[in-house]
Amino acid sequence: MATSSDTDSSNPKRDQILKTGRELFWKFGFRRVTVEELCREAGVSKMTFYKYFSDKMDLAKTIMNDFGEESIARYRAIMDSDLSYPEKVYRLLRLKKEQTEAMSDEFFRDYTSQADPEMLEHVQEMSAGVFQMFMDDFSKAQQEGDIRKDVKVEFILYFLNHMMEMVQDEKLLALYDTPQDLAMEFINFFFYGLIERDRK
Amino acid sequence: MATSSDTDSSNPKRDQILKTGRELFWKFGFRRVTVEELCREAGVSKMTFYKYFSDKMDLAKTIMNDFGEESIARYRAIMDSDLSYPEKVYRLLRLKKEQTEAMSDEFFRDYTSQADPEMLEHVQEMSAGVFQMFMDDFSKAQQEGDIRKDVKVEFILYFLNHMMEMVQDEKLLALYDTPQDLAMEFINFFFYGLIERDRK
DNA sequence: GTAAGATAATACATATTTCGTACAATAATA
DNA sequence: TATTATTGTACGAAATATGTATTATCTTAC
Repeated sequence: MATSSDTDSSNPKRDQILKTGRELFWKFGFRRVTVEELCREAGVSKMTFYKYFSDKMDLAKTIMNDFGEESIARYRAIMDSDLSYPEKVYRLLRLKKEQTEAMSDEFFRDYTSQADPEMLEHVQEMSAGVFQMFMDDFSKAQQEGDIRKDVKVEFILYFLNHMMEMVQDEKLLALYDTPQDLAMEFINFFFYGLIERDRK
Repeated sequence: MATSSDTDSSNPKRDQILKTGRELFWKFGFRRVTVEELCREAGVSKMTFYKYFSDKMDLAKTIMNDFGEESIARYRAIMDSDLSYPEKVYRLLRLKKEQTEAMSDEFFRDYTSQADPEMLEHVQEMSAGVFQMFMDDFSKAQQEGDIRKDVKVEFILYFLNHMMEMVQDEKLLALYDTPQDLAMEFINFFFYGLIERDRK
């Protein structure tokens, strides 16, 4: 797993390439962005690019990796905090929204279709890791009485995954004065249908 | 000006190509989209594509042209309606927002950098036409007392062009509970700072 | 059913783009 | 000043896109 992200000795040029790569890949996907264009946007010569990254895919791997690690860190930061469980879930939602907005489907699709098997495996390992963390946190929350004992974890995952889509559903939105109202409706539903009854 | 938009005999395949072209060009710009990919997405063979359009640029021209004509038609529909002047301006704003959201900068940049001079001229003529219409409508509104006599048309144009950016300004947004509040603030400012005093 | 026209699938030669590297010139740095 | 990092340009090789030709398949009106 020798991607260029291992050595993070802050390097302005390399950082600039990473930053530009994120922006362009996020926006247009992997295959639609050329190395030349990326260098132009980053204000960096092609030689410098190939100095820090072996090729375009290497950059993509680094970006994916950084993104994954950052996501995990932020997830852990929320779950390990002293916040109430409802507040934690709320922040997870915001985190998810922020991230799915940032990362384009395009990039992920291009990436998974062109990355080598080794790296795909790594991404899947990270995903599996997050899933396991979520499961553990969920069990803990059940044991501590934050969540009803008879709720399936799959249901929660499904609900979280779809909540952001639902709150953007046109027909639903039409029923509320503002998008915020609908979001609030969902969050209330989520908690007051879920939280242990004898809790405040 | 023999683009393929002249003959609009409804043709499902051709329409499908136009629709897909709009989607992909809007999203990724002109040069990032290939004919092959476009055909794939439209569910159409390459032969069919080249039957209806001489090449990719021809499709882009048609899309641009349709977009321009549709914009002009919608502008006229608003201005020629019996709505109050404030209501007209409000609808123009919404129209502008809708359209700038739909049309990506990418497409416009790619287009203007690669389209032939003849077509560029055509786009500019359309723009000029809209500008002239706006000027005429503005004069009319001044004569009819909807707008103060001492306001420069350039100011209005500038203000309208920047209003949508301003209502999305982070720092401004931070001052209001909801984005809607800020938008309302702007619209109120626009009208009550502009409308003839002796009008209701 | 069948003939005619439209569309798809495939293959292909050509043109264009992109990639990755080499090398000389320039800027930054210690 | 010596050294290192970076740029700009050029370039061949590889990959990709273009536009056309051909043949097969699908529609549909008769």
